[in-house]
Amino acid sequence: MKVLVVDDEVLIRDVIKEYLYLENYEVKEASNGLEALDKALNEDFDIIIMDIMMPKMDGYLACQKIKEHKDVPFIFLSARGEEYDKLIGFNLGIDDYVTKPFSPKELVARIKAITKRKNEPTKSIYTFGGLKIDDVAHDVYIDGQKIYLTFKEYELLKYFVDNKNVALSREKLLNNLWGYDFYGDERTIDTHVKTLRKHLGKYKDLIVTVRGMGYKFIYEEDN
Amino acid sequence: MKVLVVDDEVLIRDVIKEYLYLENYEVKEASNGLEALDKALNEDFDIIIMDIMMPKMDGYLACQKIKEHKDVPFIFLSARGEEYDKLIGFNLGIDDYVTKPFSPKELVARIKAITKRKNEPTKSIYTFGGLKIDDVAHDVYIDGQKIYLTFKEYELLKYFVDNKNVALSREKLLNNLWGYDFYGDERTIDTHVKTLRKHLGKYKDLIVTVRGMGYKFIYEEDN
DNA sequence: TATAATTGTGAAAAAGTTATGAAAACTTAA
DNA sequence: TTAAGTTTTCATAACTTTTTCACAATTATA
Repeated sequence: MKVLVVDDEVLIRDVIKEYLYLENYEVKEASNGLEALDKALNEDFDIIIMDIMMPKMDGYLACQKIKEHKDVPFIFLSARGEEYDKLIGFNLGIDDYVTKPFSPKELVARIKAITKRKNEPTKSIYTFGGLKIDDVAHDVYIDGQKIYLTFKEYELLKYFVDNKNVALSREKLLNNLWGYDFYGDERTIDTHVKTLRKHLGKYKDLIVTVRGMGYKFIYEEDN
Repeated sequence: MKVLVVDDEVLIRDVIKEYLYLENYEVKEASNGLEALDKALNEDFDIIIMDIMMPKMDGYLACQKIKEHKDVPFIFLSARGEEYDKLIGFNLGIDDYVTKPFSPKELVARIKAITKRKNEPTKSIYTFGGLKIDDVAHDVYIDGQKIYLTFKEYELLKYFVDNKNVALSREKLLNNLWGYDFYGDERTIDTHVKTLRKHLGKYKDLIVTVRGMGYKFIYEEDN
């Protein structure tokens, strides 16, 4: 769990930091909106705690800018009263807000409530053009169509994509996928590559033969 | 969603009431602690919003009395500042507190946060097409017809649906459902899957075999 | 171009995994 | 304690995957 704490008062940051450490959160700091924006775009945080009144860039704007790029929950710290309406008016999609002076315990409780709610869906999906791999489900799709791979074929494909653009020798594949105690024929790899390619259909050329060496999964990001 | 609003100032009650109506809450009122106690014991509320300073019986005492009988979340309204410490000191187990003068929007946001949070774990009916699971009652229905599962079968099914579209290894199932100290046969899973499938009748294909790995509950939402 | 080396392929054999039925072991309530 | 129900083990049948292997096709080299 990684938290970004944004406030221009170092004392406030320290208090929050201390309490969050106790709960095993990893804490990063920023002292104004501009700095927060920079950090939030370069790192993934599970939640951002942000003051409103800050030099250089205030909380409203920083939140807005960050939300343009990242879907991260926010808790705002504000001095009091009418500022809440302003927040609501900005329609920033904030998750909670706490008035100063606040109880650190209360803040931590709210952080917990939000981060807990968030954590549920676990998905790990790799995409290479029309080839999609859902590792949690152990499913592979080509152009949205599910294909059925055997266990070894799946393992092989997974190893290839985890090592994309790397030439892998038969020996290396054997050692990593079959284990060091496999004393069978190296050509067994060829057969699996054959069946995997057949299953990949029009994407079979993603696996290229590296003559005298082994095979390689090639994929160029097009960003 | 039913809310009890307790405050001796009718103006305050009216403002809160109005905002809550907009959000489709059902609102009841009380003008002092004694009245609140009476209503809270005779009706079930999803949340109680209560002022501290009131004639006849103050908020602290009323809350205490109500909590003796009902487990209902509270949000306190307080005049300002140091009273928060007093609330904490009373150890009343309140869920939130808002200082006057407050923004009605803020109050509504907090009510929502708490009632939503509360409501999630209560969610106990899971539906997957014609398969329905009532987790509180431990009942399972297929096409409206109740089926009778053994305890282990139910646990297994529940774990599957809690991890839908996730390939689960036998080891993982064993660790999570039987405990880490189970040293029995892994194939015992197969037998339970077999009987569970039999009970699921035409929905037995929701549990698919992931060869070389384990099993998986598949279900695609169709929104 | 001929030759050697390497990879692709289809099919059969071998090995491995899962489904199933039945029995044993265990629990629980009467 | 019995009896009924549940859970676990286990052997075997049914099925799928993995491996081997011979030969065809391709590529590199002299």
